[in-house]
Amino acid sequence: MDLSPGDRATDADRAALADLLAGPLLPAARGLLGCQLHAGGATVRITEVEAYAGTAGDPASHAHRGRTPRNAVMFGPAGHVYVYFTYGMHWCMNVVTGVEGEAAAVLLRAGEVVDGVDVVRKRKGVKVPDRDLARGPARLVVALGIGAAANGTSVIDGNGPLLLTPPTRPVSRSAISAGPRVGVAAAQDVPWRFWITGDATVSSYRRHVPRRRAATKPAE
DNA sequence: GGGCCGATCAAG
DNA sequence: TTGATCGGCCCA
Repeated sequence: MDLSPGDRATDADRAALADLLAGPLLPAARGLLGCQLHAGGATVRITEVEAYAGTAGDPASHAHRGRTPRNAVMFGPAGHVYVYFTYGMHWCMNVVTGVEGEAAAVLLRAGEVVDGVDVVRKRKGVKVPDRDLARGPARLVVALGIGAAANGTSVIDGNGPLLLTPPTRPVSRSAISAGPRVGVAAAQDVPWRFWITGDATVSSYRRHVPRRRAATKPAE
């Protein structure tokens, strides 16, 4: 009775999403808002993303210094997932966009769990408010029950652990806000973080704070 | 081989 | 506000 992930998307859905993700970075990023991601028995509606321009002069991108074993997936085809480990404990996920070799990608920063709340809660613990279940990039990954094994798989073809489907209700351009990316040291003036205005599941903005070596730092 | 810092989160 | 915790990447 359960639909396999691949059965939830029509061919038209797949074509439209493939088109969106293969296109220019910023429209792809905005277009991902409101889309639904199915995995691990849960469905998350994407509410917040960040765009990274790959090698094309974006110093904040993991691909900025060129291809390495870690970021290799970013250089591959659009619609595949780049999953990386950070801070010694967290996994985050990106959807690759644009043309092969460009290494552009969209970080999924937050979402609303619209199905499988009980399953997610089992993974996360009981005390977590609904709105926080996928609020923040690392928590979103946990909510979907994915990890390193998802790296390099497609969110479109239905063969991997993740499946992306279009918004049930389109998100209009006027309902989208933009601002600086969270926690990135470089290019703080680039407003490539996009979110659905007013949505409760959008993660809170934190500016990048440089590490302090000494106990006290000169005032600035 | 050493050291630094990171697309984070949760507790105090 | 701060600590946890470790892999990637730069530099020596």
